[in-house]
Amino acid sequence: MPPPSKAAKDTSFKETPFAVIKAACSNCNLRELCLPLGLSDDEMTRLDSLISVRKRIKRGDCLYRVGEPFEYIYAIRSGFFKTDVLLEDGRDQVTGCQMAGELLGLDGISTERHTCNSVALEDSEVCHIPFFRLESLSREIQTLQRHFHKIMSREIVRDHGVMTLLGMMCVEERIAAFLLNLSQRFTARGFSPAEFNLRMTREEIGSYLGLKLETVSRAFSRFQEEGLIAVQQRHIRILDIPGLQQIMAKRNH
Amino acid sequence: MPPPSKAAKDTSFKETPFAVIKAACSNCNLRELCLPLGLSDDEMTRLDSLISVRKRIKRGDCLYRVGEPFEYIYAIRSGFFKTDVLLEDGRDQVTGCQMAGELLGLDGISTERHTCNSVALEDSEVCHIPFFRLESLSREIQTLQRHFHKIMSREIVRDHGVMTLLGMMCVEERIAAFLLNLSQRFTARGFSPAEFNLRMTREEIGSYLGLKLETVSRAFSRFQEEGLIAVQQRHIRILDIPGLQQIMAKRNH
DNA sequence: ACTGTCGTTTGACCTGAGTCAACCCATTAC
DNA sequence: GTAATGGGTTGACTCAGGTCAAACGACAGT
Repeated sequence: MPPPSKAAKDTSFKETPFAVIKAACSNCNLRELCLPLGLSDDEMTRLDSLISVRKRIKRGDCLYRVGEPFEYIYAIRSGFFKTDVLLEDGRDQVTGCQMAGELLGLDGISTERHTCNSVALEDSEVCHIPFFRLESLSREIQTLQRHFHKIMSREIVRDHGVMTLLGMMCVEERIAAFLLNLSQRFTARGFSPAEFNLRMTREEIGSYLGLKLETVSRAFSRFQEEGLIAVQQRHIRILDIPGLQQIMAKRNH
Repeated sequence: MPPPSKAAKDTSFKETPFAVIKAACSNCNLRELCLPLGLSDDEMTRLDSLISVRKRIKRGDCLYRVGEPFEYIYAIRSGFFKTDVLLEDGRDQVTGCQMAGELLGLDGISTERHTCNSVALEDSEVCHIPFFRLESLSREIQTLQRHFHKIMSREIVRDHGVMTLLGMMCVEERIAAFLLNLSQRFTARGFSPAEFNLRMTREEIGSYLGLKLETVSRAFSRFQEEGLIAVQQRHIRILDIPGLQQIMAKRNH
């Protein structure tokens, strides 16, 4: 049971101890990656009091869709998501992939409607953070405000990275950048930097990187031949991290 | 002279009436596009008190560069900017172009260092907004906080749009999207939707849209032949807005 | 008016990634 | 077990956009 908090309102009188997952930043092992970074115990308890719901999302289900009214931002407790935008003609662009400890829904703040779809790539759990209450609280807790701003800014910087990738990198560079980026993020979460599961199909990876699935598949095969990686379906083992880094560094032509 | 305000500190005792441009949101004709949107007179005066400097930047000069410590965000008073990222090998990607009333520097919040270069495409004027004081003030003024969050989120949404463009649009679609986007932003500033000056070279446009300058040039020529636009150097007249919109709508293959 | 510079246009050719199609392999349903 | 389904791989061919090269036009300095 979560510890009682002076700030917690009893909005959940119908809850029973085991019917609902009570979210609590204070005992979440992602707190150093996620929103509560740098908060004192007391401040974290106040943040806890906002986050009334933690929900399970099944693989393939949407957390939110384009056009839906914006109310929450979401912290990924566990699992893996992608965001995408669809054009009328059926083409779609994966605009991001998010893992545990990252926030979803920031796109909705601007117009108070979501501007992309967020799809779970595996069974996942997300904490619902009522945005307008988060704003209030971040008016009171400077550390929280600062960190939230940093998270938004980081998202902008990340997007610039993807733009660079899409705008001027060739197939090999895109795939290398993608793998290294995942590797790094898995490392930050205490997983192996060299061995992980791509949660996306070749088609989704392609859509994210501005490539067709066949091109992604060929690139994986080539990297495998060259001894850079070992692929088996979505399971990837990176055999030569410096090798991948070199692909990005040297412009060979 | 700016009106006296209970919140305004006298940090400017050495000023003379005409030696320094005193920035003042309250009498700026961009206030409905820019940061102060929605503020009361009193609140706007408090925002004014932060913005001590307005500076001129000459065409071609940098407002900030990659790696420089982050301290201010900048509001464009007049003029036109681009942001870009350089790779070691000399390739560069234009990650955005900004016009009057838009904010620059949001990328720096994340690591407290700038992550891109910001270059004036014409002689420009920018207001310097000390970011950490802006954060303080937005803890006091809810409207300001909300609007600042919306601006950051809008940037994220805009970036997603560029990703879509780079990831899955063909030359014609990219150029049409680019022109329509400019047209719309000029309209919002009270200029003609149909006639304006591209401030960028073909190369810069190409870099922004993930194309080579020759490709941009050819696309302009084709659009001109088809009667969609009239180009003369960087001066553009859009002759057929619906025509351009159709290019984006219909996927012809 | 003359020269140099820098951006732009246009043509001819090339190539990297897309397209299309066949086939393979895993997983699930029966 | 067998069949069906949905990824994934691989090959042959195509083509959109890049590359290279030449020429042109606009503007600044003399």
